Amino acid sequence: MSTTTYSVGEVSARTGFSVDTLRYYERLGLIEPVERSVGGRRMYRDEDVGWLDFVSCLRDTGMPVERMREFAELCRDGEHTVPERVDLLAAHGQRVEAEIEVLRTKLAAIRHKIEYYEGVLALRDGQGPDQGGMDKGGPEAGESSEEGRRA
Amino acid sequence: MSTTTYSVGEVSARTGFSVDTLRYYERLGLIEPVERSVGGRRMYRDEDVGWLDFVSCLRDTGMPVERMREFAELCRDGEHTVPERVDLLAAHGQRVEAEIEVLRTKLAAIRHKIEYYEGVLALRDGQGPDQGGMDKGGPEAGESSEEGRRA
DNA sequence: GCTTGACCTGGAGTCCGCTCCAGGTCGCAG
DNA sequence: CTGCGACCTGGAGCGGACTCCAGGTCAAGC
Repeated sequence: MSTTTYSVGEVSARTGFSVDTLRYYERLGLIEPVERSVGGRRMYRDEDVGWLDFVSCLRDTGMPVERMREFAELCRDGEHTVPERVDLLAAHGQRVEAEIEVLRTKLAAIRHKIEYYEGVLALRDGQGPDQGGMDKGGPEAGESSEEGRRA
Repeated sequence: MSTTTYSVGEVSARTGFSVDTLRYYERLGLIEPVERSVGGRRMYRDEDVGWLDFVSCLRDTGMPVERMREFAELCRDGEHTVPERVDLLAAHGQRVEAEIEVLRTKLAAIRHKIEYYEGVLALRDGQGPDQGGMDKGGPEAGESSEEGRRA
């Protein structure tokens, strides 16, 4: 059995976490204390890297570090915490879904605005507007009044 | 013509921005200076509220305030900035799309983990696992080794 | 054996986006 | 005319998530 290990720099490169962040997470208890070499240097194992990959899922979906720490603690506390882990992850999943929905909705509004602007440009540049009245297409109030409304 | 106006408190209730945030945004130049009553109180108009609604689209999709300020400035600078506004919004839109993709992908990984845990529970509680081998379903390395691996 | 770059620690600093505060005004109800 | 709550200002403070720093250690190459 080889049990290769990785330095903090290598793990940083693999996971995308900065070296400082890796040490910071370890301090917080978000990662179990990593094994050390004789000289005191961190030696990450494949499981550590796997765990970090999952941590990146949590972080990148906006879980606060404190909750990540709680989750890590549950994992450390043994298999009897599995139901709590599921609850925690499921609750987080719901928040992420909600967040995605917000992004989709708001992104649609932004695209709507872009289209409005493109309509403005089309009218201005050539006199050939392919689309009629795209500036009145909904609750787009105060579109043209947003600039220079104060004389 | 009615031209109703709203106090900062009303606008806060309508837009979801806190009163402090509304004033903060105005200081930053993210909102054009709002008209004032004789006594110096802010009187928001419908256009202001409409603008704030759009600002909330930008904020809620993660645009930094500095970029929102830039956008506000472009809007103030007149119609000739429309192409730049489109660029700014389109670039932002792409980032948001990318963000949504990240969320979807990472959320899938989280769900995968939940399913793995549910498999663990099913095996433990009853002896009737409906699904076979869900703990080896992919690059899910170090699943069972993440806890108590250090004797 | 010496240099050099990656690593170590604890703690301070930074950045962002608000949020709160003190001390003062406004304006409507009673 | 007196409360009282909502409003005003400039500036300080806060919470989160890192990020940087000083001062020291380690190990591989020459």
